[in-house]
This record gives sequence, structure tokens and C-alpha cells, in this order.
Amino acid sequence: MPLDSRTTSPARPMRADARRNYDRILAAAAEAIAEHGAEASLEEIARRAGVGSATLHRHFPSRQRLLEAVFRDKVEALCAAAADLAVDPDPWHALVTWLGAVARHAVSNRGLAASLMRGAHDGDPALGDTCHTMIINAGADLLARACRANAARPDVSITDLLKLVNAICLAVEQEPDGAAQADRLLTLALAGVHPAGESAGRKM
Amino acid sequence: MPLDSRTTSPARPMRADARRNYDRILAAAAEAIAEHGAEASLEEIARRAGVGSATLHRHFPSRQRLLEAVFRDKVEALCAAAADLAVDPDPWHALVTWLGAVARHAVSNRGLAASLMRGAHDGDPALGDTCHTMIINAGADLLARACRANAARPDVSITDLLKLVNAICLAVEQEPDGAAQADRLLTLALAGVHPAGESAGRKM
DNA sequence: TGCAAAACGGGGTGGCCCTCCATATCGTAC
DNA sequence: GTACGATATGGAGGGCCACCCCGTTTTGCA
Repeated sequence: MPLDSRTTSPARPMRADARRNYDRILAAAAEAIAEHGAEASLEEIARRAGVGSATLHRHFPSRQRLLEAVFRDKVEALCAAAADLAVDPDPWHALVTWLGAVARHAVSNRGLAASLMRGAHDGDPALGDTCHTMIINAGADLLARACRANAARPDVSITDLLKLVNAICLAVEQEPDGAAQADRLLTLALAGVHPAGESAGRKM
Repeated sequence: MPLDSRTTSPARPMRADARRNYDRILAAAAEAIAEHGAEASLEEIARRAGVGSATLHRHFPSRQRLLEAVFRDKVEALCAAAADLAVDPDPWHALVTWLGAVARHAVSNRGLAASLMRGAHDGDPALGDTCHTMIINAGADLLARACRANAARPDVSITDLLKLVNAICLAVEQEPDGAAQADRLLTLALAGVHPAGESAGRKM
């Protein structure tokens, strides 16, 4: 798993000490975020990692960057899950299952939802494959398949769906039974509020 | 409009200077929140109001309290709108219209959504009629009417709906075209993602 | 082994939230 | 009008934070 482009690209490899500190910070950040959420103190992360705060800021110029690095492997797992589901015989079921998985990850990794959402607009434009675009690409296939099977409305975009999922997770993030609530709300949103779902539901 | 219980209840009226500062802080907070969202600096609000930070903290022991005071009249407007819609001949339309209004308010008053959501659990329990419960009560009637008319699924609660609305607003809050996106997502969630909305949409 | 480039981190700056307490102001009783 | 207790004030200060500067150390290559 590439931790940083410079660790893999031959352009200019990281120095050994830099690499070591990078990894330490990442590990400390994962711990801290699990405990205190995405708002964890950067200074405490540096302290835990045994590096100066300047070193943390040099490796990760913004909190967003750090979150992306920490969550990258989790995001990759989601992308893999999407690939697996791409062969599910029921495209709608595949889509719904995957969105549920996204929601579960987002709820259990506090701050993932917010982090991914922010990535959409105020992240550095230079950063090509952020977690955000990775997830979008993974989901787009599932949605396209569902559309082709006429199982999803054609005017729905994957961005819409992911925003909905992230919105829900963001909202229930700090409730005790977040996972259950997220599941409930997501099901509700996907099914619609109308009892039989006839077209009246769309006239709004 | 009651600004503080002590301004109306005969128990112990506020002193004139206290009242003046209370109003100034409220006005400054409204300005600051409109500019910087609900995370606006409390110190800056105090500065704008021309009072010391201690005075702000005395009048509003928590940020939540301040937000509630600022948003109270807006919330009251929403409650009034709900009352008006309660006589709409089409209960589903009334419900949807009202939720749309809630969303519009939440988007245009950055932080309202988050503020109301937080009010649900970590607000002081002593605070009886928070904005949160005011809105819940207002919406419950509309939903009940829609249910009675078989226009909304009976297993949906007003809490679910409001959470959904707030989630959406929270998520699109800092996008440039927030209002449009919120509308889009809300419509989507209410209608469901399925094209015709047949029961498959609910099996998830 | 020598040395330039790369990386480091202590400490400073400025911001934030919140609290204490000496001081100023208000409302009332006379 | 004045005196006085209750009430309200706000500046100073503590603790925490993000972020940056720059003298020092480490690294890796020649």
C-alpha cells in the first residue's frame, strides 16, 4: 500500500528518517482519531508519535491530508468491496449493499464522512486521487449497472447518493446508536417516504 | 418575542444594563454567524457587541444556548408555517413543503442544522422548550396528518424526517450552491431512489 | 570521510474558550 | 437626592491549540 507518492515514485524517494516519522505519525493519528474523532488534537498526535509538531505539519500540510492518509486503506477496502459487488446478479441489491457498507465505515470511523465530504471542494486541486474520487469512481460503476437494469432512476448521480450517505453519517455520528440510526435513515431515504412510492412522491 | 425568560417572567426582571448587553450580544452573534457560520468565534462576537467575553459567557453559558437564542425567531417562523400548512387539503404536499422550508432555513442560516441536531442530546436537560422540541412538535402534526391520509409510511417518525433534512443541510452547508443541492437531495430522499418506487426499494 | 541537501523540533506567535475577582452600575428604600 | 446591597461588568490570566521560523542534526552520496 503506498503511504505517500514519494515512497513509491522513483522521482525522489523519502529519506529513511522521514519515512520512519511519516509512519509513526500515521499510526499515532489512527489511534487518536479512533479515540477522539477527526477533531483530535494535532499536537497530541505529534506527541504520541514522538515527533515535533513541525514535523507533522511538514508531512501533512492540512488536517485533511492527514485524514486522507489515515483513511486511505479503509477506502481501498470499500473500493474492493465495490469491485466484488459488481458481479452481483441483482444490481440494485449490490448498490444498496455497498452504500450500507460505506455508511458503516463512515459511522465507525468518526470523521470519515466529514473528511470525505470536505475533500470534494476545499482540498488541494493538485491532489489527484483523494479518497473522495476513489470512492466516487468505485460507486459510479455500481450505480451505472443499476441504472442499466432499470433499478435506479437515471437522474440520480453517484454524487447524490454518496452525499446522502455522508450526510446521514455526519448527522448521527455522535449519537450513541449511530450505526443503527444510519441504517434506518439510509433505508428510508433509498425507499422514499411514500407508502407505495407512486409518482406523487416525486412531485414534491 | 421573548428574548429570555427573565425578560418576561415576573420572577426577577433583568437589570436594564444586563438586558441591553444581552440584546447587543444577540445582534452581534446573528451577524457573525451569518458571516462565519455556527463556529464563529465567541470572542469576536463579544468584541463586536462591545462587551467583555465574560459577559457573553454569563448570558450564554454554552455556544448551544447562544445559537438557540439567535435562531429562536426563525424557528418560530417555521412553527407558524407548520400551523398554516396544517389546513392544506393535501397532507403530503403540506409535509413536503414544510420540510422544504425547514431545509431552506437551515441552509441559509449556516449552523442551524447542526445546532438543532446537537440540541437533541447534549443540551441541558433543564432547557424545556429548545428549538429542537419546538420544531419536532410542529412537524409531528403534519406527519400525523399525512399518515392518516395514507400519504406517508406509518413507520416513519418525524424525528427520522428531520434528521434526514438536517443531515442533508449539514452536508451541503458549505457548498456554493447549497440550497439547490439540499432541495435536490431532499426530493430524492423523499421520493426514493427506485424509478417507480415499487416495494423492492424497501427491502434494502 | 566530507559535505550539501534534507529533515528535524524547540520555541514563539497569535488565536481560542473559559474563569476569577476587583470594580462599576443599577434600583430601591428612605 | 442619597446611600447601600444586589447585580452586572470586563480585563487579566490560564490552558489549550494550530502553525511557522530557523538553528541544529541527520542522511546519503561522492
